[in-house]
Amino acid sequence: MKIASWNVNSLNVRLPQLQDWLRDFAPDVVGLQETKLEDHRFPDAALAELGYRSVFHGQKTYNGVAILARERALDDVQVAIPGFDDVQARAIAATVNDVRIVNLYVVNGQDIGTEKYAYKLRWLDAVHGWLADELRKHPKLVVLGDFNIAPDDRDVHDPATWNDDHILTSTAERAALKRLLDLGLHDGFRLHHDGAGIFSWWDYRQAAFRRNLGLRIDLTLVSDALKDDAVDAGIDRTPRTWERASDHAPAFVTLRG
DNA sequence: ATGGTTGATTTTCAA
Repeated sequence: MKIASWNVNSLNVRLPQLQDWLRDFAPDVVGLQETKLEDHRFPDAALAELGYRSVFHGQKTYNGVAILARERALDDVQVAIPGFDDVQARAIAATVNDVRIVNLYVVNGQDIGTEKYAYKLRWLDAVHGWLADELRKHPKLVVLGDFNIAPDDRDVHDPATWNDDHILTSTAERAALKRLLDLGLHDGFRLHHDGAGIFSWWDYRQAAFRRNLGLRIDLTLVSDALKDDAVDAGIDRTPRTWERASDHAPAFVTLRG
C-alpha cells in the first residue's frame, strides 16, 4: 500500500496535475494539504473517475485538507483535532483497511515570537494529545502531512541559516516534533535514507528548485506496529518540475501488503 | 535587512 502526502497549494489550480500524478504514481492513499476549497467545491466526482474516494475538510482561501483512497473505503472520518477550538481547517483522519491515517497541515508559524508561532506550538500540543489517543485505539497508525518543521540539519540546504532561531527549524518546533515521534512514531523517510539534501519543499523565489535550495518538511510517520512493514519511502520530485507547480513535492511511504 | 514568487482575493495576506 503506497501512502503519500502532497501539499498542492490550491487544488483548484492543481487538479489537472493531481489527476496526472494519480495516474502516473498510482498511490493507494493520499493526504492533501492547502486545498483552499470550501467543501461544496471539492472535486470528488473528478477524482472518483480515477477510482479515488475522498473525504475532505476545507475552507475558503486558506488551509484545507483531504484524504483520498483508491478502490477502498474511508471509515471513521474525524475532521479537526478533537477538543481543540480551531477556525482553521488543518486536520482530518480516516481508517483505510486496518490502517488509521491522520493527515495534518501544520501551522507555518511565520516568525519566532509572533502570535502565529505561539498558535503553531499550541496546535502541535493539541496534536500530541490527539495522536496519543489515536495510537491507543489504532496501533497501526500513519501520520502524514506538511509538518512545516525540518527534522534535522540533513533536511535543510543551509543549516547555518536554518538554525535554532529560525522558523521551521527552531528548537521549540523540533522539540514538538520529537515529542510526537516519542509517542511511538518513526519518520518513514529515515527508515530508508540516511543522507542529506533530499527535500520536499522549495520556495518559489530565487530559482530555489533549480538550485535545490529546499527543506524536507513533508513527512510520512509510521507507528511502531507498522515500522517493519514500511518497505520503502521517498519523495517524488516529478510534479515539482511541471509548469505552474506547487512549491511542494509529494512524500510517500510504502507498506508491505 | 530586504526581497524575491505564487495563490486567493485585493489594494494586502499567507506562505
